[in-house]
Amino acid sequence: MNTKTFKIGQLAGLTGLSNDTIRFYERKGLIRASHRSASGYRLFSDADLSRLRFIKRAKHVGFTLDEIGELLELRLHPDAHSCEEVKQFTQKKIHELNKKIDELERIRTSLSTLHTACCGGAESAEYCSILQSLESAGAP
Amino acid sequence: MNTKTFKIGQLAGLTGLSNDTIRFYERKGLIRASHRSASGYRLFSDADLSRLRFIKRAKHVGFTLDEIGELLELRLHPDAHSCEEVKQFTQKKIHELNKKIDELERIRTSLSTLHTACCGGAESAEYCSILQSLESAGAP
DNA sequence: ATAAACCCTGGAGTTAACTCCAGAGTCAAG
DNA sequence: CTTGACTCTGGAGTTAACTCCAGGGTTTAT
Repeated sequence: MNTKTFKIGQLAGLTGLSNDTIRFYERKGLIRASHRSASGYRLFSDADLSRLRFIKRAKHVGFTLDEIGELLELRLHPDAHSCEEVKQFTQKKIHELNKKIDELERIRTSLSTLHTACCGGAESAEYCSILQSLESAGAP
Repeated sequence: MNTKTFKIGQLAGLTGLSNDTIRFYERKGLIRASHRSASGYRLFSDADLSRLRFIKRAKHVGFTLDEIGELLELRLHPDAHSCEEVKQFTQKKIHELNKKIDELERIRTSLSTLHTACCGGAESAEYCSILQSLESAGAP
């Protein structure tokens, strides 16, 4: 099946993180190497690879490592109590994500306005900074 | 017209930033107080307010202060040379924004899967972590 | 006219997230 | 069996982005 193992350097190559960063994430508890070789080398699995890629994506969009840790810890035990907690937590996070997406879209709209409306037609001096674009898009 | 002026503390109240943070942004060149009062107090305008709100939004979605500085400096001079540069720059940034939006949507999809598919029906143990959700959504 | 609540500057301190290093062991190729 | 490219640990150093003084003026409300 799909059960490769990687040493730390290979994983670094695949993720674009450094060996040190991976070890740092391990210390923070975000990952832990599935196994160690006889000589003490960390050995990682595909699951660790996905995990690191997830961390990278989440960091890129502004989550802190602590927040990412919370997301990664999410695991439903099929017991009604913790299940309800997890549902509330995910609901809250989904709400935050929607807000972030809105913010990005607002910025994108401003940039698009700038991109298309400037230096093009007759009105080339009209929307000439991102802030003016934002205002024209109606900032709250 | 719309030409209020604010002292630093008022602006802090309106933006949710601290006085220190605003002064810090000034040192970094992200804003500068429109004027100073006779006694040296910073006096800000509505434009400064929008600017700070923009900074806050952009920071929340993972831009560094340096990147935000670049965005805020964008200004089209109606001269063909710089105009072309700005168009290229905005194009690049729009591309980055799209990537970020995708990343957020991927994470949101995973969380939604977790939220709706778990502890609900017969399959309550099937998608029980965000990583499994991600995998089921087909990570690249 | 005086206290309470502001504001100023310059610089030191803090936190998150790396990044680098020394000193030492391991492994693969020739 | 040695050389070069890995890996390990523990700890120190760095950068970005604040945050917090101290010591001193200013404004406002009573």
